[in-house]
Amino acid sequence: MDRRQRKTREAIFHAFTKLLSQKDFNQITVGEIIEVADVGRATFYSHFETKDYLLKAFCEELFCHIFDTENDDPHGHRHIFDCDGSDSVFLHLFQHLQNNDNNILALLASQNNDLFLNYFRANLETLVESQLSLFERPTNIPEAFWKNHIISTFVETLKWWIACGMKETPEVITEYFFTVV
Amino acid sequence: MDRRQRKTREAIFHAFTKLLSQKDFNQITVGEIIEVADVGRATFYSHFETKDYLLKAFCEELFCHIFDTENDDPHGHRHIFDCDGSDSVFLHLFQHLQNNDNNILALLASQNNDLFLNYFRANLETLVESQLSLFERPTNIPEAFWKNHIISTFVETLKWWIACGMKETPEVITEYFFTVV
DNA sequence: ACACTACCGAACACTTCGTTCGGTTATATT
DNA sequence: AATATAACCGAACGAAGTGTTCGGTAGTGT
Repeated sequence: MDRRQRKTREAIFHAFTKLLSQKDFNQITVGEIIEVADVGRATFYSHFETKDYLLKAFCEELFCHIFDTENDDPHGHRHIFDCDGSDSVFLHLFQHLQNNDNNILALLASQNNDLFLNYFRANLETLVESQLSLFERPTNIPEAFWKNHIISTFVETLKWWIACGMKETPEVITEYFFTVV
Repeated sequence: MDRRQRKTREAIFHAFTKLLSQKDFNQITVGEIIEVADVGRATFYSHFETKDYLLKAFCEELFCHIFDTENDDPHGHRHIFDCDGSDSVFLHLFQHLQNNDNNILALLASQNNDLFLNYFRANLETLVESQLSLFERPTNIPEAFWKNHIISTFVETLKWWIACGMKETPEVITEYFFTVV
């Protein structure tokens, strides 16, 4: 990929991230993004069809990082699926999120973030499916409902944690999460 | 209140309801509302500061109906809090919602409805608080987290129900709800 | 009958969006 | 080093939506 393309794309992502930490997605205008990114208007639209597609591309890169199923992690992170015995991928996830990579917390806490939440839930789904055996499903409810409930509970737990200022440790939050599901 | 005011307000609410059944809140423009309501532009803005305030007023009337704590119900509904013994206010609520009064289901199912969901949750909070004794709180989690979890689970159960086409009866959904909390 | 006030509707300034186009500059290739 | 290519710039544009203003009209309550 052309170096200019890369630079432009990164500048836009960077500006987008910065703006997301300041205001809600819906309040951000394309004009602001290109101003902060210092990029021409036409250039922005040659990279992203609309602002929604920018969010989509942003989420894909973000979740690719967080939920990465590849093994070649250059940053020395333990892979999210590399959990030994009693360890939990959910604990890993809470720990990872606590670092607030790419201002993901701002996105989670903001209003009018349905689009983002949908992407987040879609990525969570794969994770939860692989961990379904951890949870004992009551026999009188369907599996689809059960899976949805686990995903919802994780997201709502995370939102509650953020809304309360993340005072609890990831370990405690993980305990809360497992207690209610 | 002036009859004209009442008529205008109702016309706007009615148009808003109709449009909500057709598209998401954010897709609806003021221009469409006043066209369907057959009302002048200035008139709309003399009633509602912005479209968001219209939603707010709309929600207040809607939830006042659903969560009404008054005793003088002219429609012959049993009051939502009038439950005998094993009966549940949550079952009542599911039943009530199934009737889709004022297209509340469209609002719940639509995207970008954070504003609406916030109002809905705020109203649910009072209800849940009055019913907290029904749920056995695990001792290792804080009450605030527990309450939030119950509210979230109710909302997510409702959303799942709607998303799946509401095939289950309110009784079954109520059973699902109580099973997971 | 009267004063009041809600309504109309056209026009306005303003913001944002997404596109177009001619000109400029960086990049990869030979 | 020369060249073709493709990305970038930036100004301008039309379209759509927002919220306001204002003079004129007509329904309402007393």
